[in-house]
Amino acid sequence: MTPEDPFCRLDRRRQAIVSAARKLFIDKGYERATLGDIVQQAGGSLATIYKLFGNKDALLEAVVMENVVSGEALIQVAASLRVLPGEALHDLSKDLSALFLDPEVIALVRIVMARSISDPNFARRFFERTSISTRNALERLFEEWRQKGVAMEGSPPFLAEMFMAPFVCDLHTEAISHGPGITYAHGRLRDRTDFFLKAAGMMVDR
Amino acid sequence: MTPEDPFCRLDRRRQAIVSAARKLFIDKGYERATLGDIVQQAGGSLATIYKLFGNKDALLEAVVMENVVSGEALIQVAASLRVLPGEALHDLSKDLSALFLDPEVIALVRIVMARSISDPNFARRFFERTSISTRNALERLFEEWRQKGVAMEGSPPFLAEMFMAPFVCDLHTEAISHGPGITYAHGRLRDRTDFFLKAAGMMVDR
DNA sequence: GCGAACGTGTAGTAACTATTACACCATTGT
DNA sequence: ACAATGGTGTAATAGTTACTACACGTTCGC
Repeated sequence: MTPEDPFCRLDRRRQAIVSAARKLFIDKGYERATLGDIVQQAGGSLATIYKLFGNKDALLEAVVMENVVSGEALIQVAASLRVLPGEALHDLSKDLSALFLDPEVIALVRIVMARSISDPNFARRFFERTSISTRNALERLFEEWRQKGVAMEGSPPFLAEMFMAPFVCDLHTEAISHGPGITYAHGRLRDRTDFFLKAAGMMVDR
Repeated sequence: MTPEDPFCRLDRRRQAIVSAARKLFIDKGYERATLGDIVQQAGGSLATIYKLFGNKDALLEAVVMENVVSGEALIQVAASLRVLPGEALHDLSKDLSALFLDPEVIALVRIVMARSISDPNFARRFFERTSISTRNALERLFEEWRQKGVAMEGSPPFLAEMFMAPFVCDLHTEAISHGPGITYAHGRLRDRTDFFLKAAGMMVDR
């Protein structure tokens, strides 16, 4: 029974610890989740945690940064599949909404915002790798379209901001009000995107 | 030296305690701010806190609910002062932005979101008295305008949501990234409102 | 099989915190 | 001035937690 890779044992342990820590941080918050809880859930030993991470803060850092997801990839995909900006944005809004409203993402945002009080830089790093990175990708997409001759009113940064605002707003609402506050009316995302397209002067047909 | 009212002494103490607690909760977060810190800052005695509030949770409740501010009043004022919806919304966006980006409000949101992990109902109550109450007032305003014959595309709830999204988004951004991330470009609020007016089909002139 | 590296389990420490109990002062109504 | 009410200061309790130290069992290369 040879291990799959040289880091097998230690790596599996690391995985189990991070996974248990994520679950407990999400359920109870950073401060109320104790290392004892984490050890109990992950199996293994407290000493291993200290050998791998050094302290509780670093464990949180590992948990959060390992689960950072940016919308950058989604934007590139949506842009390459669809030729018409309008259809690309409709697709994108579905994907972005699913990404931002994922319960695990929302729970992470709660934790990071709580932690931001005593560690602002940590929160800023998280925000830059998620929300800001997504917005920048969107900005580049609008710039690209503009150079291809697509008509639009407003600068790419402004448009990127306006397009993303409703999704960030949803995320914030879910995070603070602990859903199920958001009703998934079927045409909701479509209405939003149409609203955006009209204001941006990008509405083609219909 | 007769006191101003029968609750003078006790009430001044209450005021001092709530004020000190607010400052410390904002600076260090709920869990890391100790009752010892609060007593030291407020003066007085630990016993008084327990006589007045019973426990730490109730003290937080008092601090937060005493500082709840809804945008409802702003909306009524903006609506009554200006006849043209466009101008009313421009004014309103300035007021709403100032309200939502007040550093103390942002700090409170951080605390409430942190607490929402272990006490979801508390956070929901806060959110209903601030953001939802504001959105409802805006909804009523749009409904009123519609009945007066103002042209608009989209239902009042949808429009209220779209109008508020950028402000909630700003609040969220500031809360998690600990500003000064938001650059106050001078025409920013105006551009946003114009963007909204155009999409809603409420743009009159220009 | 063997020894060495490595993870595990346990126990312990030191610090901290919400909460309670109680003996002093100060203010107040009379 | 006087007692009574009520806030103050202090000390103690009981529980919790991050973190450390160490002896034991398990795994792995050879």
